[in-house]
Amino acid sequence: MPVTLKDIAQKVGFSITTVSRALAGYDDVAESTRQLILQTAAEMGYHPNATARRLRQRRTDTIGIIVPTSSTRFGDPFFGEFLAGVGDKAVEHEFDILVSTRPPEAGELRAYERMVLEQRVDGMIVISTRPQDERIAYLLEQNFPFVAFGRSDLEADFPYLDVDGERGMFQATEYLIGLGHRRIAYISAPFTFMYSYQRVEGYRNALAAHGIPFDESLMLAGDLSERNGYALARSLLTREAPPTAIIACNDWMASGVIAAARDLGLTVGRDLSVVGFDDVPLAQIIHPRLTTVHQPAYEAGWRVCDMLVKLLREEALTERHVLLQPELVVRESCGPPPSRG
Amino acid sequence: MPVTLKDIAQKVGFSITTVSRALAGYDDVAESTRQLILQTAAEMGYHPNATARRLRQRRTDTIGIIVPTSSTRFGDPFFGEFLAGVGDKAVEHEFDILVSTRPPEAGELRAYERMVLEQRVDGMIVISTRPQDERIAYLLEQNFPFVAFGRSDLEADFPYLDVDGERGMFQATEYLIGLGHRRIAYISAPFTFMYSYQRVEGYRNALAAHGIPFDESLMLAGDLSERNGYALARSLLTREAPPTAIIACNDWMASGVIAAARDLGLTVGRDLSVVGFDDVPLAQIIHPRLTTVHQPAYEAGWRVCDMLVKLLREEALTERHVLLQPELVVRESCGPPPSRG
DNA sequence: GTGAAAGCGCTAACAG
DNA sequence: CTGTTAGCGCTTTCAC
Repeated sequence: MPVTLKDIAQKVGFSITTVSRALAGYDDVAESTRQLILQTAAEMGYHPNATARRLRQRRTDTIGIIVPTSSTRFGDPFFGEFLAGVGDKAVEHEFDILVSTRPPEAGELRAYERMVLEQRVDGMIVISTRPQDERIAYLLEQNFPFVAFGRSDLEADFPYLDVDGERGMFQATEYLIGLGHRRIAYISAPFTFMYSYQRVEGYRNALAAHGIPFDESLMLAGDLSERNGYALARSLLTREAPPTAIIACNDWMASGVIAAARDLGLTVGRDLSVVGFDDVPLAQIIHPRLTTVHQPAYEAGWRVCDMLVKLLREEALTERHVLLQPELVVRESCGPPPSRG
Repeated sequence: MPVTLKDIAQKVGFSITTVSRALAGYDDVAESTRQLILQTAAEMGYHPNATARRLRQRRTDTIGIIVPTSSTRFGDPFFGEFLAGVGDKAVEHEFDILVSTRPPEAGELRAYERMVLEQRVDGMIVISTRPQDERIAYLLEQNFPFVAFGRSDLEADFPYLDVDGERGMFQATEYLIGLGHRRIAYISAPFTFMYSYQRVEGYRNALAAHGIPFDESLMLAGDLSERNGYALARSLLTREAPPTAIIACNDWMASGVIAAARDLGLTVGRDLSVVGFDDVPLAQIIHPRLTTVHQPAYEAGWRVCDMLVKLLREEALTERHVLLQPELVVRESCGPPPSRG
């Protein structure tokens, strides 16, 4: 049986109230009393019961996050990094992190309801945002505190942090254009994710900025898997007029592209240029090492957590909308387009 | 303000007790009363307050897990998979998962104390077990329910699930021996982890079983990183009598070995055989595709969670010690040793 | 300085 | 069948 305030009170001969106040550090307790209580509490091994405290304070000091396990996005190292960032910041603020996976059947809103309606957490982190994100709409409607990692196209305003995917893809595309490429294919992420739209925008804007007409046939929608990257690359590279460069929306698909090129006898970096997105550890390991757009996953995680904690503490949230700048990491998977002939 | 039992009681004109019982499905409530209460509760949007319930039931229905973010092991897809398994099983049992990262300074025992002493969780999952694991010793001493993923060499008995690393490495080694290899190097994981000992045992046993003397110079301790795998492989391969095969304790180091071999002009699968461990997605992506020992991470996760839930529910824990069998996945990174000359 | 009392929202023993 | 009472462990008025 854990030691309670009552136990201490009994032992020292003061009331529960006084014990509570002494332990909480109030200054209206006699110094001698305080000393006695502090020492006794330590001796008895007292630790406050978190649940009782929560009930009383009407606050859980807990942040909820729901991870879609079935999606391609889990098991993705990007996620682990993000979560590590969230967790480290939470520890710092003495917040707990409640992680739930999306229940397979009922749809993920049930998981949100559980956290929100049953008051298991004080605030939520929403990840992998979607165009008309029903989770965000729900939290907004419930007037429940949250910070999203990623934007949405709901009219309503809400606090978010995002990585500027448009800018990232703009840079990647411009880099290839600068190398001399004109036929640049683009393998998108599924358009269920908000970031897909932003990234493709960056690609199109870069083409436009350099007077290269957008060629619809060079744009394919992928599913983020290596397999799919392989298949799509193969279809692109066996065309009559294949692209000289391929941009993939994540590193996994990019690695599939590289494998496809290799199987077709092409040398990546010479016969074909490939760019990825994310900069997961894999990018440095495959051969040739992948030029890709680095997403600061860990930083994104702790920042989102920090924003939410500030929001919950009603400190001034200096920025409701944060856009982190990704960075193009040039490695060895690109080069000038092969000369004709 | 969320709806409480009191609100419903007021509205329907029954006592809080009756409302509680009707909602809980007790059969000592008049059918008409029950109907009224159920309907009213639904209309008012009642959802029980989890914290109040926990305080009263003296049970949190929450499982804690502490992840060392700094260690090489996070960001590792193996972990994501494991966590997904834990999470999915927890959802099924209606348990919550409290995830904490290890606080950087104080040592991780603080994180355990927070969960245990402040009664935030009913049970814990311990991962990445160590030889004399102080976390396990602590939980044992506190008599706190937990299940470990991995064994330890404490004398005390405790419930665990582990993947049979010895068997896995035995198979891997035997496979290489079968191909004709005799000079098989072994790059270990750090000996802070319990599994390192078990795996190396498998390697040594396989050598012994086939009458190959153990050569200490062929055994190196690695740090699990790709970089380190590269460096160690380089040192092995530039010796006078280099090994014809290298086993690495995880896929990351194995990929480093492959990179080193490539840089030395060796063709992996022909001039050098390489085997990894884990079978993370990377293993299928690198070139040549990596022969490795598959660890069932997702299964391990849900099984551990299931064991713990059973333990907490005091159902008969059919097995306190589970050993999952890993499987050697043969791909393209091995072949017979090159003929002398 | 200290204590009594109230109450967070819920469940359960017991009485009627 | 239903209500009263008690209490989980804690914090916070409000008296004295």
